[in-house]
Amino acid sequence: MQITLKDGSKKEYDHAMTVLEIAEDISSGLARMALAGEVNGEVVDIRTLIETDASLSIFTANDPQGLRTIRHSASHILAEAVKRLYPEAKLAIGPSTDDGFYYDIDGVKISDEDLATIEQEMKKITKENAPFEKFTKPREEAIAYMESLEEPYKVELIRDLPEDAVISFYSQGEFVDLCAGPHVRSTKEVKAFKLMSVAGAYWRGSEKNKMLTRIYGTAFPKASELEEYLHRLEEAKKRDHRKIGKELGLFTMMDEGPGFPFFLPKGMVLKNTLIDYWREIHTRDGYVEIATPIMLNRTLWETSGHWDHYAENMYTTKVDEEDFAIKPMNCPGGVLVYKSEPRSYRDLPLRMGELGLVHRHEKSGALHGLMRVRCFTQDDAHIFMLKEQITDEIKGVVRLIDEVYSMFGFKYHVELSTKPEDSMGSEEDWEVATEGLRSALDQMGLDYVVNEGDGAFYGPKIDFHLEDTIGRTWQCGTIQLDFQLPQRFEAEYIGADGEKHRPIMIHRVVFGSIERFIGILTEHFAGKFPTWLAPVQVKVLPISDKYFGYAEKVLAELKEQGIRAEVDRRAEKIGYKIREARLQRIPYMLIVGAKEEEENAVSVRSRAAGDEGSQNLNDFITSIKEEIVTKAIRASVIEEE
RNA sequence: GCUGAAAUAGCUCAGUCGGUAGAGCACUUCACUCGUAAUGAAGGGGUCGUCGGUUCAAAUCCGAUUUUCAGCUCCA
Repeated sequence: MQITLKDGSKKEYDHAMTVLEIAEDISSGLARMALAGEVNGEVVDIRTLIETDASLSIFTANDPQGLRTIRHSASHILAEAVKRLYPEAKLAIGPSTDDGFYYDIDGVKISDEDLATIEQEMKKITKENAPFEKFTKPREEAIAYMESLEEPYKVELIRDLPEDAVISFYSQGEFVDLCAGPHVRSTKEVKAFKLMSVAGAYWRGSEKNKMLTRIYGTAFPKASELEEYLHRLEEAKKRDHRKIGKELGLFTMMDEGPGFPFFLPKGMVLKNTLIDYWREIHTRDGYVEIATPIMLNRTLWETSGHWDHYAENMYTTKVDEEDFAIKPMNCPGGVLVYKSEPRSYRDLPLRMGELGLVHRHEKSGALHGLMRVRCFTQDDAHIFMLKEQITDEIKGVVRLIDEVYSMFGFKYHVELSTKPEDSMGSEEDWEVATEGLRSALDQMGLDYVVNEGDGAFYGPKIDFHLEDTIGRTWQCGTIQLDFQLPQRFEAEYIGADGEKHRPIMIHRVVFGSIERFIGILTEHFAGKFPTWLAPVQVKVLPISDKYFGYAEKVLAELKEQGIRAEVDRRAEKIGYKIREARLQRIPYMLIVGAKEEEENAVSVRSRAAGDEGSQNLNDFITSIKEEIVTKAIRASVIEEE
């Protein structure tokens, strides 16, 4: 047989060999490091026997597949430790994840304090150095086997496999688990691991099912890598927008309104500055702006379909015996504005923006700082257009979103979400709409993943996802194509033929929700907002109260030039004032004393570069204004504390 | 909503066996008038999330409830 390796080289063998044996043939070093293989594109255990011609890759801990193997084995060790300590535990599933592994368990009460004990038991198991061994059974025998071990979840998993499936198991010592593999050679190879947390998780991911106990852990090839990972997590926590939002006085949450953020003065500056920028680019791109009421009557929401499809999330109230709902979306109001006067095909595309405050009753457990709230401002816009304008309009929006995200230096990924189970409209409309979005993405050459069944109830969507500080992704921008609302509201335009036609509608947001976007911004910049966005751009720090007069003069000139500035008038030493201003992440400190007053100068200390020395005040104003106008991002050259 | 955990001064947190509350920072006042990450001293500030129970006595034990956190589910 002929084996083709990763690098294209070929090896010939006259008998069947395992992946490990081939690794040994290549080099003893590789054999020592080998954790998993990939035969003809399928990830396999290193003990897998190869009998015919095949392409082969061998993975070590340096490959993602190798790391996953270690973590998967770690999850089995976790399961064994749990079974030793809690023999009544029933095992569900235990896969590896992007940054660790978990095991779902039923029938036990395990809390955070128990993790240390379980971890100790795991250490013992790794010391025992039990080899992982694979064996298989036909389906019926496998079911009987798992029934004999009293593992009902495993029985259910096997029952879902096809009749003729050969079921594989892995054992390590006395412990056996249903598993497709691959695994490392023996428990000793799982060296650096840590149990992270315990949480609930639904069996098979459905809230209709029982909630199991999930133990999360992580594992790495080396202890130093584990340490580094834990350190990174600690660092990431410092960037959490909830922590920084509190420290910088951006926003706050109150018991009186769970999920309804209060914006504090500094947060409001940030929000308004983002909005100013938003208006600037939307005016440039030919949008007009409207505002529609926050509350509209039931008839409207019945027409739009929200009353039937979004009832759980709407806040409703009665006024003069009539049902009203606080808007969870801006679109119906937007359509009413469209309909408020006759429209001609010459008016299209009509791009109508609205900074709409929407309220949605999100489940209590879903709330998360500014990322997931119950009321938020969408930087919405509805574009009404002709069929032949669809692709250009979508491309225009994609470009706009990319422009904004790129300016902040965000990495994002794109998803195309298709028809969900609960939806309205015909199959054909969904087909056309989905293809419209798909072709725009394809034409622009954008990478995207398809998210089946994740569309809005009225149409498919393109979603733009941004990452927070610990790698969780949040949907921000979205473009949704909608054939339904124009029909339901009988929106029309007069065509060139003098007849009435139905326009097509796009819903789109760039920031998504301004609240969420501020959360992402805060974590991305760790509170060190670019100068144009910083709530306080300059802090004037007089050396002592003798220079308060000059400090006030500097402040007045800065304000005159539209720069957001403050003076620290406290009777404190300069080092103390600098420390405070730094903690507030203020981009520029201007230190003023006798020398500066004499020369009409300021000593500049920047967040990005530290002490920059003395400068003429006018020169400083010119350069900071330049930085603000160009929305520049100055990278920090100073070591972080 | 579900599972688990937490809630003590404006903030970060300590408070052991149930005996009536403590630190640092912040704030106020006074002194210092200062040159690039914390000057010193004094002072004010708490129904220990809320409601109920056990007890001679509850921040502490028990129950309910609210909010927050982690994860699941759901979403911008």
